[in-house]
Amino acid sequence: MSLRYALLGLLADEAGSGYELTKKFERSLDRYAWHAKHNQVYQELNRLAADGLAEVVEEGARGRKTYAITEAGRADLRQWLLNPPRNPVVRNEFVLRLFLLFALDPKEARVVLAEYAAAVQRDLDALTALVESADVDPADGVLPDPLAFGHLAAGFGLHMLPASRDWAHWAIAQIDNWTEEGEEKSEAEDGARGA
Amino acid sequence: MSLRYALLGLLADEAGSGYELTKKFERSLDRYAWHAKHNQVYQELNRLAADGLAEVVEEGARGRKTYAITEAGRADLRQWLLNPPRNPVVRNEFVLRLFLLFALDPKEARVVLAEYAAAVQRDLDALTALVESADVDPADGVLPDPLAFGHLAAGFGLHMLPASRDWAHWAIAQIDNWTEEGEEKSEAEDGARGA
DNA sequence: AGAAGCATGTAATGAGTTACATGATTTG
DNA sequence: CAAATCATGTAACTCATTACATGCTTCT
Repeated sequence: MSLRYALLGLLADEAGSGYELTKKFERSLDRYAWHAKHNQVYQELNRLAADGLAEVVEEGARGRKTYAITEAGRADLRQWLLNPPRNPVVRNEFVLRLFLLFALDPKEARVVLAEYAAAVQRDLDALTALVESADVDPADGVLPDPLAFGHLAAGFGLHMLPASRDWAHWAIAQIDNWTEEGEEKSEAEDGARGA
Repeated sequence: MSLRYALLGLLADEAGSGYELTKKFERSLDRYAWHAKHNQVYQELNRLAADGLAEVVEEGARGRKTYAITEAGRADLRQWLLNPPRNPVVRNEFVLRLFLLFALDPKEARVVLAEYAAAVQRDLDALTALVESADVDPADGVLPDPLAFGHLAAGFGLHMLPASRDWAHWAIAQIDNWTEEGEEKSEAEDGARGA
């Protein structure tokens, strides 16, 4: 049911067509919260309309339909937000890969971790630039609504990305520390190799 | 295919029966990395055996079968670890809910965030206790293998949980700051209420 | 002997992916 | 007018969940 609520959430922010919602999904939810493809979005929008949680408010060129959330939809979304499922589904291929690194030898694991840290840093730089470009000076009294869609999510990224980068660096240090212990000798035989 | 690699990873750590692997899955991967139910585990083990990536090495009481990873399985796992899928799947009902909080009014969102922060803190306390009880003094020279299964994962939790707790507190502060701006008056009318 | 938990599975359904299909509009 | 991108969908398949089913072993 999560896809359903993800879409209701996007619709609660503003009405949109399947195409627009798919794009918004990719920009806002796809990376950290929920993943879905365009055809799944279209199908779920049909179901939401059939169940009275959303409705078509406009039909445009080449079959374009704009959906809006209904009162029933808002109520349903609100209930879901207030009553969390007790065993939320978590699937993360990134993290899975990182957790299974022990199956590689230390050198290989080190490379994977370094690449991961670099990718996270790139994401963080991009997000920082995005936030700065959109920011309102907090000193001028006209604070942006902190619940505005995207604001909490951006803050989430700004908190979590440095933590996962730091974890990767910590893991690399653990490995380096340990391999030195085990084989003090092999220091010289192997020059630096960039990734 | 992620479930397949999750199981190969667990088997790379040590051989086990479907039941044992299910339990290990729940303890180690379920919360942050990948989620699966027992029947899916059994089915995937059958497929792994059919594909020659795992093999039954022991049959015990009441149909119990112990599986071990094969060389082909190790090679397959290694390839997956070294060649990440470019668009890893991420699904997280927790995060989804948090991203959609804007659909609640500030007071309700605040409560959800406070409960979330408290739950994260409980997880962190439990993990800290677990790590301390299992820890070897790093000063005595006998460092544990940093790639030992669970070590990297535990470190991940120790890095990420504080960050997500801090994010929740930041989000609450944002909301408080903003609602004060908007309605300086309502300060007195509402006493403290514990969650 | 009965209850709790061990241990493995099947069947039906629902959610998600991949591949395919189609046509309109905008941009160069 | 050709290419890119907008825009929506269907069909077949695989992955995942829910509900059901079965029998063993250990503990009380």
